[in-house]
Parts: sequence; structure tokens; C-alpha cells
Amino acid sequence: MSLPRRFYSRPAEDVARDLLGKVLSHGKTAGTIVETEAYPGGDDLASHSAAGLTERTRVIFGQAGHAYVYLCYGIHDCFNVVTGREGEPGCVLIRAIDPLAGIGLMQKRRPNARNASEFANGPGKLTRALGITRAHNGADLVRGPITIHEGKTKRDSRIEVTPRIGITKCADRPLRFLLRY
DNA sequence: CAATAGATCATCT
DNA sequence: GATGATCTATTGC
Repeated sequence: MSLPRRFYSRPAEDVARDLLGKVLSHGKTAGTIVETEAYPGGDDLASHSAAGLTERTRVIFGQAGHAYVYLCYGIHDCFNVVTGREGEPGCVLIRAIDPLAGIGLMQKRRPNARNASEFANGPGKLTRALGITRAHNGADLVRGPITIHEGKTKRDSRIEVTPRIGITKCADRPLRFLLRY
């Protein structure tokens, strides 16, 4: 069962933290979300939405619970979840997942990976492993084909908060969330 | 093993 | 025309 719309209709920081431990799936592949970053918009210059409402950032300003997929460094597709109220910008970048299903398929899609832990331990790797592309930009996660649902609660799991990485602006804000277990 | 460069292109100035 | 929410191969200790 997919997470309800209201789960996403909250501030990006809250959604980013609560997304840890949830399961992201597409087709036969799925994995537990273990790393996220919040891009709340507003005065956060690191957010793509800081440039304002453009053709590219349109979906970030749209209804929560939709996918924002963009091309990074001309090479990689990165997957985000739109958050907050409609008309207000905000999204969460999914940075890493722990493979749960479709291991064989992920292996095939990521020939460079040495082992399962390297299938989706990065924003660009994760989209490759799950088969997510820019064609999914704007897709509704409540309906599919990409969905997010509850996962099993792991024992002794802790949430770690650090500054976001790979950015130059607002690089000091603690908006990166990791699940350690 | 750590550091660095190259790949590659849509979006914005 | 510059820039980037990255990944990988290669070079250098």
C-alpha cells in the first residue's frame, strides 16, 4: 500500500527524515531508503526551485507526492519526491537505498557494481538500479508505477543528520538524513 | 588507498 | 557560454 498524499504534504525536512526506512519500488526492483536530503525551497539557494518557477522546476511547485527527476551533470538522472503545499516549492532527494527485491535485475543494470551494497548507494546509481529515468518526471507516487510504502522496522536503527553534500550554496545546513543500522 | 580528471548536456545567464 | 543535488577510471603515493 502506497503512502497517502498527506505523508508528502509536509515540510521537506520532515518528509526527508520520515522517508528513512520506507521502501521505494519500481517494477520488480525495490529497496529500503537509507539516505535522503531535503531541498525546502524558499531561502535555500541550493534548491533548484530557488531560481523560481521555470519549465524545469514546475513539478517542484506542484502537488506533493509526485516525482521530480532531473538530469545531473549531463549524465545521471536523480530522483526526488515533491513535498509541501501545492504552489509552494519543496522536495526531497533520495540519495541511497538498500536493495530488497530484484537483485538480479539490478546487477544487470549496474555492471560496474562489485556487490549488492554498491547497486544503489548514490543518487545516480539508485535511478539506474531501479530503472527510473526523466520519463518519470511528474509521475504520481500515490498511483505508480513508482511507489513508496512502509518497510519493516529494523532493530536498533538510528537516524543521523549531517550537512548536504555535493553542493556549494547553503552547504552548512543540516538537511541530510541517514539511516544507520 | 587517496586524489583527480573526464564524461556529457539541459537549463539558465 | 558557464554551470552542476555525480560516477567511474586512472594516476600517484
